[in-house]
Amino acid sequence: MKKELTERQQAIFDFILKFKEMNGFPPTLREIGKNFDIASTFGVKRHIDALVKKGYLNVESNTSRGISILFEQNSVTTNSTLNNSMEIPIIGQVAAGIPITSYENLEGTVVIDSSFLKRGQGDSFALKVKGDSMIEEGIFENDLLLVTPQQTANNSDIIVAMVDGEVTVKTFMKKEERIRLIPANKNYTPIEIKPEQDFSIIGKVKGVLRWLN
Amino acid sequence: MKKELTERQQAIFDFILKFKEMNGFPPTLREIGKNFDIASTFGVKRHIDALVKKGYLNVESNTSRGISILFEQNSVTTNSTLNNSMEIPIIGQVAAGIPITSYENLEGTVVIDSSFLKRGQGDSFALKVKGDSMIEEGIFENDLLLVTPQQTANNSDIIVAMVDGEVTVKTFMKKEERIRLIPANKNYTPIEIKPEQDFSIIGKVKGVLRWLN
DNA sequence: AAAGATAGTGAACAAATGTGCACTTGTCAA
DNA sequence: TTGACAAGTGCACATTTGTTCACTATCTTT
Repeated sequence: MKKELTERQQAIFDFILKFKEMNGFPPTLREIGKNFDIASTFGVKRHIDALVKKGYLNVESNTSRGISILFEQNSVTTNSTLNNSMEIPIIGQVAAGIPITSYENLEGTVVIDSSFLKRGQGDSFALKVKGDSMIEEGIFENDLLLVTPQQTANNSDIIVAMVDGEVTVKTFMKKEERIRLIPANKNYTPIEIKPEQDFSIIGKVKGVLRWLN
Repeated sequence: MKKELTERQQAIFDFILKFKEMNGFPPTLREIGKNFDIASTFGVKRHIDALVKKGYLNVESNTSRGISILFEQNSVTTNSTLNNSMEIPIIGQVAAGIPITSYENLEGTVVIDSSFLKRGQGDSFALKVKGDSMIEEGIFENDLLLVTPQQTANNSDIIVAMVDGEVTVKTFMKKEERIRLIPANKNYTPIEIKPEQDFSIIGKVKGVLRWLN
């Protein structure tokens, strides 16, 4: 029943899923077009029509944002449905400049127990770990970090920070205005933030998830 | 922080949830108004504004159907949705003799993403880690291990095993009928299972969860 | 070469939709 | 009584958004 999609159709279908996930409502034709550099809404509409014809989408005529998803490879839901769990986006690659919650980076979602993130931290997200600079803290490559956005941190918090456009996970240390980011791996040396450097705290790591096997 | 809603606001909030559930996209002001016999969109808008101010909704300005849900208390939503999560019991202390899944040991439950445990491993459970024998594998004290019950294991699987009535987590190694349980901590030595010992494999570790803070 | 599918442009238009204002009604407490 | 507050009306207005048409450009297949 699952008819084949062209590359373009698949990309657009994926975009719609991600958009809904991020915003809670579907995109307009122009928003889709903007993302794919398609100037004409008609070009977009024909892709949508194709997806409807192939059974992936449903569209309410003459209705703004009237797209609903029929074919659920992975279930897309509202932010949180069960009382004791929440679904948060997984961020993969993070490029400089692009806001971290942009769907450029979105890799999917993961459901976590809400005791990980208390009290309406609905804008939290999960970050996939690259590198091994924190292994002595039990954070390995490809682990998933649960991050709550915040701009400040306390000493020895494990934080996600942006340094000169690069995202890094380190232990935060501040002594008399000297900020240091300390890795948990003997092979790495602490980073000292100089005043002229572009530095900002993205959030604090609240939890770690790891799949084995 | 959960501010009180008026009866009307509550009803409208519920309607928005239900509408999204049914249609896949949020309602417009006029659609809400129609449902409640409110002729003026402005009347509806003020309810929405109130819900935003109280932290239940988020609204994208000048955007059709720009409503997204922030606060999900328990309400009308039928959760026909989240089939991508499951709730499993947490085992705390494990005493000899008592079956491990006995309610004696139960400490609560945790919701996890079902991608941790594929295919009907519904009898899986979570085990709270005692001791530091696996820290080099990134498993720390008080971490939660996701365990799928099984009686056999492959080499270098991380398993939960019962040795002489004691529960232990180690890496499994078997060479020519010699079974060894290898810790991931230089301060511990591998355990060699002798034939006369009471030994059984409880399950295999499929994932690790850790709370920070 | 011709046909067909896929992809895109640019413009025009109608319908859907959010915003803002002045005014009304009913309730409840000071 | 007065005042505050929730709730609603009617209307005008500006945007946003879906729909449609004619035309162009690549491909692949016949």
